[in-house]
Amino acid sequence: EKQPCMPTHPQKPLIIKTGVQFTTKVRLLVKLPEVDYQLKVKTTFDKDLPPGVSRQFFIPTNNTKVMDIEDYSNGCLSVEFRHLQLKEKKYINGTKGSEGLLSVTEELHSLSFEACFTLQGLTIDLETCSLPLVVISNVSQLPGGWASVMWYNLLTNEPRNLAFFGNPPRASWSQLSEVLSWQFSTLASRGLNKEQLTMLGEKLLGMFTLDFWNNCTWENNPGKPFSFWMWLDSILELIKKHLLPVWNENYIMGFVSKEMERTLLKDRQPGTFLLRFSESHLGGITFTWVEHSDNGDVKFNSVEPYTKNRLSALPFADIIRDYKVISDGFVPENPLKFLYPDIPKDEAFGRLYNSHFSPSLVSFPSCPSSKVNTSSAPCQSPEPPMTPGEFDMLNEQLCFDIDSVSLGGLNHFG
Amino acid sequence: EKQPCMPTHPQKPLIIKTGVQFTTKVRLLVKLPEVDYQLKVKTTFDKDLPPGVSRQFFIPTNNTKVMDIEDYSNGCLSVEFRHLQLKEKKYINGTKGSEGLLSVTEELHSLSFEACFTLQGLTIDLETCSLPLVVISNVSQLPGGWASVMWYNLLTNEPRNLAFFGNPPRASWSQLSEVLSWQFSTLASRGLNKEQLTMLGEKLLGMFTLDFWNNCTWENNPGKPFSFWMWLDSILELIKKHLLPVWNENYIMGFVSKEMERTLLKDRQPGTFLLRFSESHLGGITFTWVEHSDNGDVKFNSVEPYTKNRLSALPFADIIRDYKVISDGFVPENPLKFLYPDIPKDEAFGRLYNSHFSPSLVSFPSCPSSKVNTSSAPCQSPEPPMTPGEFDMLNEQLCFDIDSVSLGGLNHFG
DNA sequence: ACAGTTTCCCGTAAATGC
DNA sequence: TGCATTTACGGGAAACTG
Repeated sequence: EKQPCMPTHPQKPLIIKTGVQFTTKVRLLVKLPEVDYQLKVKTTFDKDLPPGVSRQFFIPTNNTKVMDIEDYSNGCLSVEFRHLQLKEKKYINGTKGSEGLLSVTEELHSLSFEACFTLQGLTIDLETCSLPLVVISNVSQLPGGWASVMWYNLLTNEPRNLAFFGNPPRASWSQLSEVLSWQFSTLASRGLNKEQLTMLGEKLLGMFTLDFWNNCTWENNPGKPFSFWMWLDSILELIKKHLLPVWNENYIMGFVSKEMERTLLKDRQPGTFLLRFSESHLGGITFTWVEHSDNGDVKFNSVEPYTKNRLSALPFADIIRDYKVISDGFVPENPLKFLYPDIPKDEAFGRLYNSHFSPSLVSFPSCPSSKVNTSSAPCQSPEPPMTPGEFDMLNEQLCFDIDSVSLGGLNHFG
Repeated sequence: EKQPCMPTHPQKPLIIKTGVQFTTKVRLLVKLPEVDYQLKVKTTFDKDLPPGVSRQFFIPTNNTKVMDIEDYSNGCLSVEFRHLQLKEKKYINGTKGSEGLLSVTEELHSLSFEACFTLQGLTIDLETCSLPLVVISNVSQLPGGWASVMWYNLLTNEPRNLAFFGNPPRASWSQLSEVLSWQFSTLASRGLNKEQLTMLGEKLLGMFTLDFWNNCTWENNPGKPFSFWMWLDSILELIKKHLLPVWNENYIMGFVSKEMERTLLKDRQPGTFLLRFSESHLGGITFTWVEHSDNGDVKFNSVEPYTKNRLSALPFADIIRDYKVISDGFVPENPLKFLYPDIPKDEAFGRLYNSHFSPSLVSFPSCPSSKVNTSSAPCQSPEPPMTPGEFDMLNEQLCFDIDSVSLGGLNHFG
């Protein structure tokens, strides 16, 4: 039987969207001497909220269930809650927790589990709770929420510090760069290489106003600002849906700045191009190529970024193959000759072309769906407190273990 | 203040989707001598269902409201119910109304309004109800539901014959053709011309199995059957979103059969092409052109149908302009020369081209959004029982008028 | 197993609230 | 008023159900 992860968003645990069902599971780690009585577990959302939290949620459906012996494992007791849903409790004390200091994606919540049983005349209360959770109401808040989850688990060992974002610690670049790379490695067969990380770091520091840990807004884009995390997520989505083969071949430089781009291209053969993500549009990829004018001047050209809409009409490799400009003579010509530094275009992309003719140009061939390598990503070297490997476990299934040793206490993964 | 139509689907009144809010309004047609007391109106869904209806719905929210003097009109009383929603009442008598004879989109429902007041010591009950309504749970049922609504209002004058589809009458071709054309005219500046209607009629009779009034399934497509109404709606949607300029110019022949297509094209100049909708794919448009081989044989070529995805990446007129095939010589050439019968391509489409260069081919120009003519459509000549003009009224606002003359009786539009 | 029907939920857009 | 957040719902797909 399929066991869905806690939230339905794959790859993004610990984020719950209101009105969307989620699943959770508790397991009793020790075997009880007698299991012939029913052990009820009650799950409560936002049981003990610290002051200053402005929203409180609850689970409107039945939240009590009896533990059962796990069918596949070592016979320990467990219970899985399915089809849980969150609703907001309006007006907790008077009128909302007024402190609008934190954004909703920085507000941390928790899911508590309680069980009570008597063993040899002794009444024992068990209680445990989840790692901090972020509650959102729209997928547009997913990038911010995910940033919070990563930040928390990257920077603290505390099992339940719901006030974490009241004074969030800064991450070192080595910590930050590892999660950045790890995110790419979870969806493709490779993460970020050293050059990409350096360029991304420069972009992060140079182009975004890092006025707060996740409040980095894009400076050059005052009209429609977006945070660094939104921008990064839009790129991850674009890779996942439309650029996997090209990304896996390491053909996307990605995070190069416009200045660096010129430096790299200016001494290259005419027709040398590189691929990078758009800075001004969310989820866009573009290419820049170098040309030499007759008088010897170096010229750089870029295309309008390709977004998911255009890429779903024509795969990116085919766009590169078919791209044409009308030159002074009237014969359209493809200006893209060499992928930086000097790989002939067809040598690089030949295997990635889908139809020999573009489907928008010719009728006969129907376009076969591209074969995508979805083999699971190798983990980066782990680094405390939370490593990518631990995150993988989180992704696989979110389990909250009740440890009978720490009676009434809290414990988390381990 | 904006006054939303009954369902939120624009252009498709009398269809309600479960879980989606709708609005309705009742108006008292006569002025009462004394209006200084509160006149409450209660609205009930599926109040008196005939036997054999398998689903029954109700409005879970507050369904009683006080009438008020209309602000803009002649001072008559009216009340508008907003944010109404439908839920299914499970198991009406025992286990569901077992007769699975009708599909959900053929099952008719109604919304009743009741009011009671005393006038000079006389207690007066008012009651009226809506025209038959179709209740759906997913937009995928919209085409079938809309077909039912059209069929009912086209073929009967009865205000509330909820058993209509137990034995639905057949429509004459003149009746059917008029609603077909009218649907096109509501979204564009023109409906169907005589040739298009004839071709559509032939297609309807020849290509679909007309085993029941709306159960026409596509014969050549056994794998994924779709009804005539789904097919037609997919075309209407495609025109509305992507083909308006081309459609308004009358450049889309549309419903020509493949045989007729060859007959029309074979004696034309090489490079003559025509535009028609796909028969095998929902919401697709394609073009066919004629070529002469060296040995004098006539050859016909068609493209894979363009669907909304590809059309949203590149407007259709630009596709026609930029379409190329790799001929035996390696220079790509556009085989489209003359729009049938003999209009030079650029003469026909020149004004409809958006960017001089295709945005997928060249970087510099950003593609301006196409200017679309959305002027309201002129009505076709009305024909009883329901005319397009009446439908326009329906669209504008669905009103159920309580007529104080027919006490306790039913009446409908008029 | 299967087809008709409903539910689920992402992603965009609009509405709401502060 | 502007921004943050929630609600609405179309559309594709999965789940349900007789």
